[in-house]
Amino acid sequence: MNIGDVSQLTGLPAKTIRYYEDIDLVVPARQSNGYRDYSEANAHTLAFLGRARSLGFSIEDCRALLALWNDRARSSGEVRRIATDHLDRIEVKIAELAGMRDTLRDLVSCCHGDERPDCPILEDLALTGAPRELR
Amino acid sequence: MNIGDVSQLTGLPAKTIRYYEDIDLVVPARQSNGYRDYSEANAHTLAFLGRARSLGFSIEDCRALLALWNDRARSSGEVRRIATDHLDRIEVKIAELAGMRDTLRDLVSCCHGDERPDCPILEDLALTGAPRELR
DNA sequence: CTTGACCTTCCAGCCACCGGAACCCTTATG
DNA sequence: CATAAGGGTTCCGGTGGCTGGAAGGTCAAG
Repeated sequence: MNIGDVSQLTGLPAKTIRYYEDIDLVVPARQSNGYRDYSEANAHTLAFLGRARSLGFSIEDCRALLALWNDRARSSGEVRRIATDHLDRIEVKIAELAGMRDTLRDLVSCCHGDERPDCPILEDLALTGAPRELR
Repeated sequence: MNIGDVSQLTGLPAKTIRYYEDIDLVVPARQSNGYRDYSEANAHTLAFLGRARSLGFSIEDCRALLALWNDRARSSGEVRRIATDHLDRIEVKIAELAGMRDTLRDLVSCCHGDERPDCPILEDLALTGAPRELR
């Protein structure tokens, strides 16, 4: 399979697939003309990567998951640990963003948002969190 | 004020403050020995930046917000628009992450996570989203 | 024979910094 | 006065995960 075919098949951009070769994630054979030649197994691996990446796993997580996937003697516990660690990080991230969202919502709801220059959003940015010496 | 003082005052790392000079956000005067010399106004601006960045505004948003902050004839509507746009982006991001979290939670809860090799997480990564041709 | 759609490599850039090397300036102490 | 500690300076390179683009090779159709 050429890179275009496997790109079509997996939904991953060709650029991304080449990048995955660069970092030794999925290294295809080569045809006599120098074109990359992807096997079905390669395509499978790329689909796996696409799915894992879409769940937010880092490339290094993906590398570990791939290794476990190819290891018949793996323990599911190890997979689970990677997933729960990732889940924890996601939850932290969500909490951070939710904090920003709440603050921003407050600020936006306080701001009339018309032609006048007075603006609670800018006032908050200028004063909240600034040390006493600067107020 | 030296960079260390203003770093202390604003909580921003000196590296970050130098970076903000590099990209023309806050350009301090210089002392005769070449050291950066921050005014109170500079410190104020940096505190503003720190707060805006902590709310997730991009550097370019910050640049725009700073310009509005310094513009007595600004309309609060413009500020509000930047903030609501940013809020929208945050909400999209949260929704994406919440989707990942839900999927991951499902997967993790399905996986017994012991010494045995069979693992619903890997099975899902291998098959979900893979095109029919690859199953 | 040409066109156009592929494919190749390589280089640069994105964002918002951070780490570190190599060197200069200031102040305190022996 | 020498030195050491603790500032400061510039510059270079790296992070993650790609993406865009240039310059060129290959292949099937008309």
